[in-house]
Amino acid sequence: MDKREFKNKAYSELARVTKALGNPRRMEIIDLLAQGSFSVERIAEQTNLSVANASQHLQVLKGAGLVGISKKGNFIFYELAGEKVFEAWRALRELGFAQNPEAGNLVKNFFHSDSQREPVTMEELQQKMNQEDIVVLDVRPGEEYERGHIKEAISIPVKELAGRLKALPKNAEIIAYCRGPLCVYADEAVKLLQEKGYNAKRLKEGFPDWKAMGFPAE
Amino acid sequence: MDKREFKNKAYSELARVTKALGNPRRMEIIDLLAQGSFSVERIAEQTNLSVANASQHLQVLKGAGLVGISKKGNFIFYELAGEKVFEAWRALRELGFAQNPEAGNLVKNFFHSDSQREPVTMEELQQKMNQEDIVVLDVRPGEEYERGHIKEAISIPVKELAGRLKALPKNAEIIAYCRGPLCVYADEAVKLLQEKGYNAKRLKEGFPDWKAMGFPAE
DNA sequence: AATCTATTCAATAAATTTATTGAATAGATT
DNA sequence: AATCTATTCAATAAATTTATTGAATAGATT
Repeated sequence: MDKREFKNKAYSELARVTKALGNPRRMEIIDLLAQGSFSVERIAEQTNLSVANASQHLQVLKGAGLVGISKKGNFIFYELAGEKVFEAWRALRELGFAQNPEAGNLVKNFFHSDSQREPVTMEELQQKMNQEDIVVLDVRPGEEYERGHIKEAISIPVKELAGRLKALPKNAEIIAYCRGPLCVYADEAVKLLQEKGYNAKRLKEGFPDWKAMGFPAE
Repeated sequence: MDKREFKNKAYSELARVTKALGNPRRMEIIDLLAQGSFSVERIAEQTNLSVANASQHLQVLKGAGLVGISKKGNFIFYELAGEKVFEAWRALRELGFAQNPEAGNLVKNFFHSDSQREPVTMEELQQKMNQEDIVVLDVRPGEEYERGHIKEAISIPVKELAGRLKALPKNAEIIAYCRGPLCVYADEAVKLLQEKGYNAKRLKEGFPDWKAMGFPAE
């Protein structure tokens, strides 16, 4: 093998893994799997893909060594192959926001963040938790909360929020969070809470980011 | 814009940047540009691409915001759009080596690293520099050395090494380095030096990695 | 003004990726 | 043993990516 053949093969092998990440559907799947393991059917449902199509994308991710499987009864659960996978997704997400302003604008506009709706950063939340009387609210589906959540957060899935408002105090500040910066649950929750007269804001990032940064989790 | 449309657009925008990175030729170009800026012709020559093909790949990288240009006389020089780009390439390289064992084996086998040829890590080199009497040898082309190099390293481009052996001491240990873990210059240099009876090893990573890790550079 | 030179553009064919459809499979459950 | 269920497979058409070729361009230099 000569030098050129070696380089072609080496860069091709490295690109294989990156190529597997470089697809919008697969990025969304990786982002979802950062919450924990999911069956093919749930992955398809959450990402609005057909089951066959989701399965095909999962094969690509598995072939690239980015996800692994575990079997429970009749179901196959897919999960990230390691922390490095989420870290790489996070790095690419941040690179994308940094180099491609359209990505950031899209998020800003969709979340119509006026001065009332500006999100709180992880550092700011950490400070508030130490200094003020706040409520940290996890609005993800209950099973995701149970797999891990921000320390002292309470769980009210966004779908149940309208019916469980009485559990929340009117006088304290409420910080809602969900899966990540592209997840809309927290934004929806804040909208509802503000309409009902609560003092609420959302965390910009999600639980996997919080955990990856080493902030206190349970 | 509904939730699904937003997600499709957001993940697509983020994937655009990753897609631009997820190609073997473009990864090689990014790796090269980590040494500094190069003209299209030099990039084509270094990567064994035709000039038109190299230009096309550079357009893709530029379109994704990963590289920028500066003009000098008749030439256009391409350069990385920021430190984040090299950091992302580094993260993807390490993810590739971690998740795809073939990539690592390829490098190991090509550099036929027997016990005599095991590379030195950056941390080991840093320690050796403090404790022992060693020579750090930069074997990249001279202009790349001049743009920046490991502190106290001397420059002998690998092409000139055979004719300049007398500049090196027979009694001290020599650590050669080059562009990165996929660059063969340092391996070639170590081979030659060992054949001529010198005590030589190569650094596993290259100068951009050394700099990114915050080790002393000039 | 004419020429040169580095780079990009445009057209094309081949290769690869993607989503869809319907069938196949493997492993429970009845 | 038959049935059910979650998932994968195989075939296909459409879309995208890639490398190649030769021409075009823009900005020096003569």
